[in-house]
Amino acid sequence: MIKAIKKHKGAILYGSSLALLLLLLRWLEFRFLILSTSLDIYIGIIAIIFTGLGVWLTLKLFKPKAKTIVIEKEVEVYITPSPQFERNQKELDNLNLTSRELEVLELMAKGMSNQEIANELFVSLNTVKTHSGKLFEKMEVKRRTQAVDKAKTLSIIP
Amino acid sequence: MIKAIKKHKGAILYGSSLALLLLLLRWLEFRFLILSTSLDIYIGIIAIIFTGLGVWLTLKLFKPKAKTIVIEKEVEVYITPSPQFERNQKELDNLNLTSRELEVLELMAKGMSNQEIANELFVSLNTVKTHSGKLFEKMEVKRRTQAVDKAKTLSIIP
DNA sequence: AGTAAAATCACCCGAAAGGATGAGGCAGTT
DNA sequence: AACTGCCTCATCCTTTCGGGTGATTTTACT
Repeated sequence: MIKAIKKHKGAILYGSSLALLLLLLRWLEFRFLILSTSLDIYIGIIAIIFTGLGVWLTLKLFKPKAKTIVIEKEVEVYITPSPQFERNQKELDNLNLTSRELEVLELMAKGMSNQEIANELFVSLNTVKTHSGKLFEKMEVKRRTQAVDKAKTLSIIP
Repeated sequence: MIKAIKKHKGAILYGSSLALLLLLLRWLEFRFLILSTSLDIYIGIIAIIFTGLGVWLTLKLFKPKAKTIVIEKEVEVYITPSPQFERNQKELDNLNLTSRELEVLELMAKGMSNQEIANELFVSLNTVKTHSGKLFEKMEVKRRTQAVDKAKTLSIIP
């Protein structure tokens, strides 16, 4: 139903606006007869109105989605000049990660899956999940991608 | 010289067409008086002509200008004064990513979920999935974490 | 005017990830 | 011995991801 309306939006728009303008025209004609306004002015008004109609219709019908959305967003960016990586030990200490959690984090940062990390560390998948879970808690993040991003900005990992 | 004409194409176009129409108007008025054509028909003709003028003008003048560019501004707040990120354009070109895919990649790198990216870009979750899928193909990776890692290594994203 | 690429959205399905919880083992401390 | 922190593993459940496919619409270019 809504789709049908959308599909024929153009026709509906044009039809209704035309009807509205015809009414306006009649009213103007009436005014014209009553007040005996000069023909020139009447014609002028008609011309302006219909020029406007043309412009409006064209804009509405031919460029319906000509919206330009400009998004301005403030982003906090922590960038550390690092030709050579230098681990930020203080931040690392603050997080209070265990050695195993840090290992998991580093492997995560390489894009490895939990299963791959498990194989790498010779532990079960469940163990990796446990580590990653605690890791996320300590780092106050919800996903591994967030953890990696945060760890990099804090210079905990290269 | 030609440049000047191009620059003021709008004004010239509008002016000349207006003048032409006024002439036409006068001629029609003349005909109207001579032949005693009904006022309704006269008005109708005027209306049609000027609607056409509006449509034509809009198409001529605003269509080329309708080449709107969606700009996404990022005001970066640097907490740590640091050297600016320098994008490796060559690597980026090699990957042949579309603008949308790059946007998705950048938001991924911030640790956002597909759903969050969808909200950010005002598109559906499915669309983000499509973009990310193609992104992984082009980057020859299997996971978002790998994509982010590779992109950072290649200096495609900060 | 017709084509090609890009962007959008949808549906299905399986895999991966993540949350919650419990539990056993092991080393160091008190 | 009791306590604590860490590592290990498990089960259950939900959410998120990713692959595959197909469709429509925009946009760009010719």
